Amino acid sequence: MTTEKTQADDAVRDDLHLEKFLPYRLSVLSNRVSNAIAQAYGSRFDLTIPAWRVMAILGRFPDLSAAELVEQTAMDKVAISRAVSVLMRNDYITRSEDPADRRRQVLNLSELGRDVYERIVPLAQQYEDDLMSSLSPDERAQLESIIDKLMERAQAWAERGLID
Amino acid sequence: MTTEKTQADDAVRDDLHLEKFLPYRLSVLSNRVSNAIAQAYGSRFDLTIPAWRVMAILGRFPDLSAAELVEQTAMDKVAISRAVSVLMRNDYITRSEDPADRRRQVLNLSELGRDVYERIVPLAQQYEDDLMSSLSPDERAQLESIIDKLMERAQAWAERGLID
DNA sequence: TAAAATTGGTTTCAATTGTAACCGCCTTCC
DNA sequence: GGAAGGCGGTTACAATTGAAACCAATTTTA
Repeated sequence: MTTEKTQADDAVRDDLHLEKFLPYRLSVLSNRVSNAIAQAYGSRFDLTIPAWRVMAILGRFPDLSAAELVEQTAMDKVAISRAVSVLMRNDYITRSEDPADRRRQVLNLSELGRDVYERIVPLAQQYEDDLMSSLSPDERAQLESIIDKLMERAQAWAERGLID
Repeated sequence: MTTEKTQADDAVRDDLHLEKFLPYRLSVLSNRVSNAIAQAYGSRFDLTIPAWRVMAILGRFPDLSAAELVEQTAMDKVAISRAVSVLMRNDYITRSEDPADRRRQVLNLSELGRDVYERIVPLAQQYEDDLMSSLSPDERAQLESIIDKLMERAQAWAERGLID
C-alpha cells in the first residue's frame, strides 16, 4: 500500500530508507559504541575521548609532538592542544621542549599516565572483544577488509573532491 | 627504558593498536563519510545533518510528530525541535496542530521541502552507491548483517549496563 | 643577514550540542 | 471536577567543538 508508486521509474530513487542508509547506520553505530566506552573510562579516570586518544597514541609511540599526534589521530590541532592541556593538568603526560627546535614540544606519558594507560587498555580491549564476540571469525576478517575499503573510498572524496 | 616491562604477562594486553581498534576505526570512518555528504548537500541546500535527517524521515513517513521523529531517528528531542524550527524557517516543512491533542504537532514536508527531498535522495543514494561500489556483492551482504550484529551488541551495553 | 614565508602551538570567538528546567495541555484518580 | 502527575515541545544555560586569528620560533630567499 504505502509502497505503491505512481511513476514506475521514480520508484527506486524516490524512496530512501534511512534505516538502511549506510552512512546513517555507521553514524548511529559509531556513536553508540563510542559513547558507551567513553562512559566506561570517563567515569573511572575522568578522561574525555580526545584525551584518551592522545594517551593511546602516546602509549604506543612515545616522544611525539602535537603535530605528529595530529597525523596519527586525524584529530585537528586545536583538539590536540586542548587534550594535551587537560592531560598536563592531570599529570598524565609530560611535555618537554625540544632543544633542536624550540617551538616543538615532545610529549610522553608520565608515570601516572602510563599507569592509567595500562589499566585502560585491557578495559578497552574488553569492549572490543565483546563487540567482536558477536561475529564469527570469518565475519571479523571480512569486517577488517570492508572497513579498509570504505575508508579508502571516503578518503578519496576528501582528496579528489566530492562526487558529482 | 619506558618500554620495558616488569611483568611478562603484561606484554600482550599492554599494547593497544589504536589504528586497529574497532571503535576508533568506526568513528573515523563514520565522520569522514558524514562530513563529506553533509558538505555535499549542505552547500547546495543549506541543510544541517539533523535537519536533513528529519526531512529524510518525513519524506518516507508523513504526518509524524516530533516525538515520533525522536523514535525513528534516535536523535534527542531538543535536536529535533531545533531541526524543525530551521526547517520551518526555510519553508521545507509544515506544522499543523493536532485537534485531538493540542500539544501534538503534525509535521510534513512542504511542497518546496518535497522538491528538495526528491533532489537530495538521488544525491545521497549516489554517495552510498559510490561507497558500496568498493565492495563486492558478497561483502555488501556481509556488511549489512555485521552492522546489525554490532548494533545489537552496542545496544545491549546501553540497556543492560556496561561491561565489568 | 634581514625581510618574508612557514611551522608548532595556543587563544579567541562563534556555532553546535547536551542537560535541565520549564510551559501548556492532557489524563487519571480521588 | 480539580489537584497530581505525565507527556509534547521549547527555552535557557553550560559545555564542546571548529574556524580563524594569533604569537613565537624557524627556515627560506634574496
